[in-house]
Amino acid sequence: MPEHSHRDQVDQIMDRLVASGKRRTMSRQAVIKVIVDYHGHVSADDIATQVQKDFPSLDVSTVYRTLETLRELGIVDRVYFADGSTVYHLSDHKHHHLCCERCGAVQELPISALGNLERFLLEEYGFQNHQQPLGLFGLCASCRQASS
Amino acid sequence: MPEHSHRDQVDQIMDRLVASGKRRTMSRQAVIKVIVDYHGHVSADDIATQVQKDFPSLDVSTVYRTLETLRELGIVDRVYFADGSTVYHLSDHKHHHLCCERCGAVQELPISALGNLERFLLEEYGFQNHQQPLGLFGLCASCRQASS
DNA sequence: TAGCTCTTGCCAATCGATTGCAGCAACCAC
DNA sequence: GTGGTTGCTGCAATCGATTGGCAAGAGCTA
Repeated sequence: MPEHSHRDQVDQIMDRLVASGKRRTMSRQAVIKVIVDYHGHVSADDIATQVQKDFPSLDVSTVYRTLETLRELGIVDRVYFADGSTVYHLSDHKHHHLCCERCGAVQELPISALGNLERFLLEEYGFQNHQQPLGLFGLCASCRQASS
Repeated sequence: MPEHSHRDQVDQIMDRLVASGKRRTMSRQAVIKVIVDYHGHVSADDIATQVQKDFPSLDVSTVYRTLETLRELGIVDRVYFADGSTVYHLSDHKHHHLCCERCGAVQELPISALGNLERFLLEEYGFQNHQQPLGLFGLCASCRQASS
């Protein structure tokens, strides 16, 4: 994905912040840029490390506060993985994660892919599952072949 | 479930500990009793609070160390829920959890119930999912009816 | 520009979880 | 039993992740 479209996306998000009464700051811009650039999922610490290459004085607490603001506005989601780690990603890029325990690769899975699961839970258990991103752990295709 | 069968189960687990070279102690007995009594899932803090009613001096660190021992022996599983909390339960009672965000009720779901999901991931993505207990969040049947 | 208020950097506090250590207790051998 | 070895435990310190307080600084409006 070309760089300028990322920039556009960052600007769009900044505009949404401003529209909701927040201020346009360098710190927020930098944090959002990292989230957009990674495209997938990042930890708060990943963001801090990355941002501090350009803004060494930017504190982790600012990262957390920005993430909280973005979460309140529904711009990013926080996901707790099944291995205990916590990651963030853009809400409009909602997806499940297939995490390989051996090589660490993370494959994305569209939320819609588990539509059958939603229906099953609703019909059999009356349970309306939230479309919350899941972090599923196991063996990816290549590691599975390599181990067999 | 009658109390004496819980006692039996606690004794069985203690026997397994002893058989693997561990010592038979009151602390471990008490921690195991809580896990068995709850039948479902408990947090480390739940266990500590419960155990300390009988053994006020028993420390959380002992709870964690006991849980770690039980985990090494494959007697209990640790599960990270999608809301970030961590719970433990007996391995022979492995199951998914349907957690209601409104009333807090937790419904159990047999691991086998998601067999289709496993197959789907394997066939479509080549991903071999571990049968890891999931904590799914949403609305339970009664809260869903009440809100409609 | 003045001035209000939100943000931020810095730092301490918190929270869940873990670890080092010294004393105690379980188990084994006699 | 009794003594000795070694594992367990309580306590306090620690660690990583996250949050809160506060004063200085920066963004926005008039």
